[in-house]
Amino acid sequence: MMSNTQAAPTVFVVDDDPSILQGVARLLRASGYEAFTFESPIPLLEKEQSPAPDCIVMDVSMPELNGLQVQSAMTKAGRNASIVFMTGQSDVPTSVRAMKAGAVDFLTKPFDEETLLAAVRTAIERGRAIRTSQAARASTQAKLAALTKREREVMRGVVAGRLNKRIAVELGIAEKTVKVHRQRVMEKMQVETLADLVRSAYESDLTSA
Amino acid sequence: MMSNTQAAPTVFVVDDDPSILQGVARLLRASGYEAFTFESPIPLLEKEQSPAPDCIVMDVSMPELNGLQVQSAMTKAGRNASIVFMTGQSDVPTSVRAMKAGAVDFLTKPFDEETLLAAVRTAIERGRAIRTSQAARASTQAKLAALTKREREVMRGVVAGRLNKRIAVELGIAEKTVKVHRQRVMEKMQVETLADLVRSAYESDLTSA
DNA sequence: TTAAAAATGGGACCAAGGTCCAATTACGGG
DNA sequence: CCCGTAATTGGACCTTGGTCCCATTTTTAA
Repeated sequence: MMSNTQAAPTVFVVDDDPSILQGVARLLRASGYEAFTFESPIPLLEKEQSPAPDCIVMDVSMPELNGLQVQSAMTKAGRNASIVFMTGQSDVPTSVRAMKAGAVDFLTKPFDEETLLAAVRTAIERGRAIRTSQAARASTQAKLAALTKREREVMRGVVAGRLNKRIAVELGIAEKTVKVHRQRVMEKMQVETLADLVRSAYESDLTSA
Repeated sequence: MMSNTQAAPTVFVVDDDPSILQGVARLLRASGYEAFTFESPIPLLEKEQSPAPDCIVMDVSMPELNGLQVQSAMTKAGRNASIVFMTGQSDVPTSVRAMKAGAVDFLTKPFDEETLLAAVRTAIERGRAIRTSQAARASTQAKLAALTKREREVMRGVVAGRLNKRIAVELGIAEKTVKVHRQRVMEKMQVETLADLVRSAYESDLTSA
């Protein structure tokens, strides 16, 4: 599970200036990345592309939509990409806003190639890590949603470490019934051991919910 | 446990310009914070003050040591404070570096009062959250350190959800012995249930270590 | 070298969780 | 009114973990 041929990381390059766009793309390809170029950010916001990039390298100031707007739009859409901004003449407030919104880096032109590559490397690492844990959480959430109300109540008790007996009292049902629910919870959550169930619950939000 | 009289949050204000220093401090006090003023960052770096602040509001450019240096020094010393930077004439690279290093905000003068207060509020929230989880982790780590090597090995197996029987085989010892170690682990980790033990292990690094 | 700590194990026994059989009740749609 | 799903419960039985009392060997630190 989760093993593939470790394909080259995908990077989207977005800049309204064709020369920079191509230049950056060329550099990235030479460094072993799969680079896609966009002269406008609009296509990025339309629908879900199947291949979400591992990183986006984007100019801040673009005619139709500036980089920050693209960033916030993607965030709002739940598509959280690792973004490295590039900018010609920039101001501090803009860079701060970008960083607060989760940008990986904010490079002021001119910057040397190694600086860009380092930022991209960081972005890819972060992006992959986030996407991985996010996928795990989504998976757990989906399983959790498949539980019936009663099963969720029982699971809460189990994860809290309470004995079947006590859970039964708290829910006003027989201990036997708790056992049945408990077993079904294990099945539906696709875990073999209690330890795994606790981990699952922990990486979602059952504890607080 | 963990209930106190929710004292006023403590804020350290650091600026070599006395007028700004006092002005900011006055504003913070008027907003209900406990503000301490520092004309030099040096005292902040000496030894561990008992009362770590909930937030530090600091100028970037100061004669002896600039704000970023103070930030990195504190980080290196393990004293991770929530820092809000202020700056007169600033450049983008500096702000980006500060944000990447974990600053909560980076305000360019002049800024209005509400902006500063909002940043401080955010910083305090973040600082408290971080310090809380950090304290929990440290506590768990300490307990973990009190385990013997064998106990740690057994704990690893238990947390991984393996049966005593199997743990015994893997360690080449009798199941009875595993039980003994397991019991001692529960005592030393100060948990009552397996669920709690798994949580403890999870919030430290036993899983990977 | 000697005392303390750690690791090892045996036997007995109980309680809790897991499993396999089966069945009844309640509810919302067709 | 019938059907499927969810919720409920019983009984028998086994496995596993937890607990008590006990003892030996090895390691470690004073």
